[in-house]
Amino acid sequence: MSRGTLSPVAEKRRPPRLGPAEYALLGLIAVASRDDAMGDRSGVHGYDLARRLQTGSLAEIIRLEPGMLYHYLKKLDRVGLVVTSVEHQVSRPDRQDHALTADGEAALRAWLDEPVRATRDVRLDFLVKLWFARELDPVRAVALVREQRGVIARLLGSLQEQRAAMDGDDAPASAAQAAAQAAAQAAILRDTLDLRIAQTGAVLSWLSALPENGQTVS
Amino acid sequence: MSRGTLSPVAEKRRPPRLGPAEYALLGLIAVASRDDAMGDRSGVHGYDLARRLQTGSLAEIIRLEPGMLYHYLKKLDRVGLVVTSVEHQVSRPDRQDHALTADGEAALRAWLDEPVRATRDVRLDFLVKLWFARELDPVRAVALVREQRGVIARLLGSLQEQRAAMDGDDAPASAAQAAAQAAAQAAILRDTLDLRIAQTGAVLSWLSALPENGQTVS
DNA sequence: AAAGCCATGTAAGCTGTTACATGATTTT
DNA sequence: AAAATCATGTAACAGCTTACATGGCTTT
Repeated sequence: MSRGTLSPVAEKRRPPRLGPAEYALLGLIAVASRDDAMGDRSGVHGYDLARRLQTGSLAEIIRLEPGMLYHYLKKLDRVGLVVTSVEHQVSRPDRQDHALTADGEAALRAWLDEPVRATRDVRLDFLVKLWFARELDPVRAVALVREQRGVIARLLGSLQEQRAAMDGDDAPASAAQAAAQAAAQAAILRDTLDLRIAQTGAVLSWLSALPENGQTVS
Repeated sequence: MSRGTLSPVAEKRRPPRLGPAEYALLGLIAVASRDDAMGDRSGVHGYDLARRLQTGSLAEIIRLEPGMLYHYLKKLDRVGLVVTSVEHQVSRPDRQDHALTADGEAALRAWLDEPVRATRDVRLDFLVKLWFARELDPVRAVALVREQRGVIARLLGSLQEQRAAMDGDDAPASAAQAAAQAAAQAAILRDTLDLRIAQTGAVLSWLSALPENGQTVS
């Protein structure tokens, strides 16, 4: 603790931002340790995580090849979100058992509590979050959906404001050719904005129709 | 035809797939050479392309740093879509003038004629295509929008079929806990599918409202 | 005897970002 | 004298994908 090039106080240089795949691993470790809470083992090993990823419905949402899986586990260990212990086995390769640290549990919980900011992150990030929220804490899942709806609704509002402003300052018809050029430029920008509005609106409708909002599933 | 690891006939090993940024460069070279068709110069240089990218509305759709721009120009030259000639200047750095080859023109035209396959490619690929189609060949832009609408409509139909089949084979209520597990798994898959349907539908509506479809812009 | 599972990785390659290097020349 | 323009790049790094390496064991 006393020496060296790395400051002894700041153990973690920067808290590195994790991607959805890494959070999914944290979540899967949590799920696994809940599943065999009465068992004797303390953690899960990579191969088991790979199996859980491939068989469950998670595989339809996020793909994770073994190469990346082991890479991420090492990284999570390096940044202190996971602890690893080697377990020797007879007539089988050694296993590396991974378990969440307190930091790891906190990181997982914080991630689950945080809605995503951009529409494009709904497809991967938010769906993975929702999967784990339903699995680990269904009550929390309801709040997550509500908060995500708020974020997307605000985003949609801001896009619609921009769109409205666009109609406002539209060309006062000056010189012919320069105005036509400018109009063509404005056209594609307006179309781009319209596309974003359409997609964001679709996501908002989808969020509103989710079972967490109290509909009966019939 | 008879020998060797690389056939001497097939000059191009594999036709490498180009990304939207690379096609945008091909398109910009075409636009530039159309703009100064009466000029004496045969091609465009990278710096000029960078300027055109940063000032026009294209910059709002696709971003391309100088580093990548020069990298792509070299690549396009390597695969024979572009020819490069050095032009010496007095009291200025040498320029490298780039012009489309016949292959380059064909590649650009083929790309402009081809709608994108996936919904997620609409946001970047299709918008860039549309920009160049409007710029280079507005008549062609109308056909492009129509074909893109067809592709997305078929995709939406297939997603809706899957969704309908999902309701069909829903659990005949066997053993309690296993069925609940399966139901939870099915739930997230259904939600994922619903999201894709919502987003695809939004893109289809947007395509239908595009000015190429003959609406008056008011 | 062959195939496949268990368990962990390495290696190579592509795509892309960010920041900086160069060196003369024109503008402020 | 300082700053910006012209014109072309390199270096470092980061993330992801694909394919393969290892080696003992169990099942067919």
